[in-house]
Amino acid sequence: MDRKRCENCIVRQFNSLRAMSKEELKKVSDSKTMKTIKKGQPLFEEGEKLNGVYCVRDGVSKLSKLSANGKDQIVKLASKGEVMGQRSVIAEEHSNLSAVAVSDMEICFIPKETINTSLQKNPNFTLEVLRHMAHDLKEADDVIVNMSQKTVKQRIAEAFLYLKNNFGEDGEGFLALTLSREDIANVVGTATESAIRIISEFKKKGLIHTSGKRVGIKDERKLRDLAEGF
Amino acid sequence: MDRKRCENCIVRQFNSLRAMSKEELKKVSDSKTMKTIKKGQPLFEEGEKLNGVYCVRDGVSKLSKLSANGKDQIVKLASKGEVMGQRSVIAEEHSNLSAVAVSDMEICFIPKETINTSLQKNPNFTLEVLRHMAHDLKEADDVIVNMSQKTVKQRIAEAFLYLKNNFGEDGEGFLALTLSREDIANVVGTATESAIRIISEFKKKGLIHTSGKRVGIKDERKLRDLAEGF
DNA sequence: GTAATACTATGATAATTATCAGCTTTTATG
DNA sequence: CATAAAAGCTGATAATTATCATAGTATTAC
Repeated sequence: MDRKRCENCIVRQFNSLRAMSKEELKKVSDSKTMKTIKKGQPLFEEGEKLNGVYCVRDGVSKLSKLSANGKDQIVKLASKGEVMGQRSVIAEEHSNLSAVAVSDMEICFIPKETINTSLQKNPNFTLEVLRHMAHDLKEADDVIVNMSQKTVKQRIAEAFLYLKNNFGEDGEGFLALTLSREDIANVVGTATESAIRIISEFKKKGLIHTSGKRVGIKDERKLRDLAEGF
Repeated sequence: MDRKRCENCIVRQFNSLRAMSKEELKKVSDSKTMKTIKKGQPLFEEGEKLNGVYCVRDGVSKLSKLSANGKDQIVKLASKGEVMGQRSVIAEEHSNLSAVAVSDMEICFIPKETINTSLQKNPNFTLEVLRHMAHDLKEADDVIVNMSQKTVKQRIAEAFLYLKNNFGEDGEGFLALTLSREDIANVVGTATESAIRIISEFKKKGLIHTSGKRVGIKDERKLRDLAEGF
């Protein structure tokens, strides 16, 4: 079995492509191109016109937006199974986000023509994409509330919990996805120094342990309480 | 011509309903119920299960979410032509937001069965809803960046510009939509006192003029520069 | 292996924002 | 129209966060 064919790809189970028919998947598979992206390399830039969507087979990408003050705000981390760029393709707009690999990645690029054909012909697929986007929108609402109502300390605690829940831990009890301090700061929307300071504080209080840039969660309960505001 | 029929409703031009066929619109019109909502009254609450969507014929509603610290965060202001609750209906989830009228409103309630039927049968409609949601998602991304990267002063300046652009001014040069100071604070995610203080400062600097709770923009250029960080 | 470079860390200080308290004005209600 | 209630305003102060400076530490490239 050719695992490089979309029909056989496990990753597909996690995204809207599962609503496609066998024939559609074959078309997708024939039109797609696979790429490997090294950590730190860009997939696409803010303002760029996307000619298709990117499906993540492996690795993680950060989706960020440059703010007026020159700082990047990371809006989302996309990992295995997630599709990037669909918003721009659907709305026929330039991308509002940049995508950069935060770990080595394997991705499939699917040209927009293939996607658009299915969007027009397969209502199930369209509905599935719509449901996904509805979910993303809800998550975005939650992020807005967190960003505007929680302190930096709470947001960092939450970020660590998020990383554990979504990417898990390695054999040594560290978070499987290691972000630079700067990236962590850009996720929670604060200055890098402030993030570092709070991470040091968490370490002193025994909430986390660190080794180099790696971070592990030590006291999940307390971290959660902190994130919730107790 | 019966203006209360969806087929003849002008408002429809602004939302996804324009992708519906004549027959579909008739069904919508037959199944819908019209309501008037007084300023301050709720349309629906966070956590409530929505049995349909709300189409705004007139007036404005705030969509907000209660944060852990007991403050409301206003995520969106919905006015003429906008549809509320579609996210919940599509994802078949309870609402993540509360809706409260900030001015007297006229709305139409469309039961979810009617919407779902069209979603399954009319790909054009589904695609149109999808495009709308893609747009909302982009706006949400922008809000996230603003919330996390801009100062309260910048966010308040931006809020006033937003209010002018989206709701216009009355005959006397005040913003047509008057929000309480508390609501303004909840839009930009700050303490009410902080919002009031900054509004006073804007007034002193000649950027705005006020009369009671009404606010008018005096120097749009400077306000814009401030919002952009100059 | 070592120099160059990027990342992490911490202190000192300034700026921003929240909180609490008290007061004034506006709005709603009988 | 009087009075209660709600909303708006301001000062003092505390807490949070950003900024600048500087030094240590890890990574990378030659």
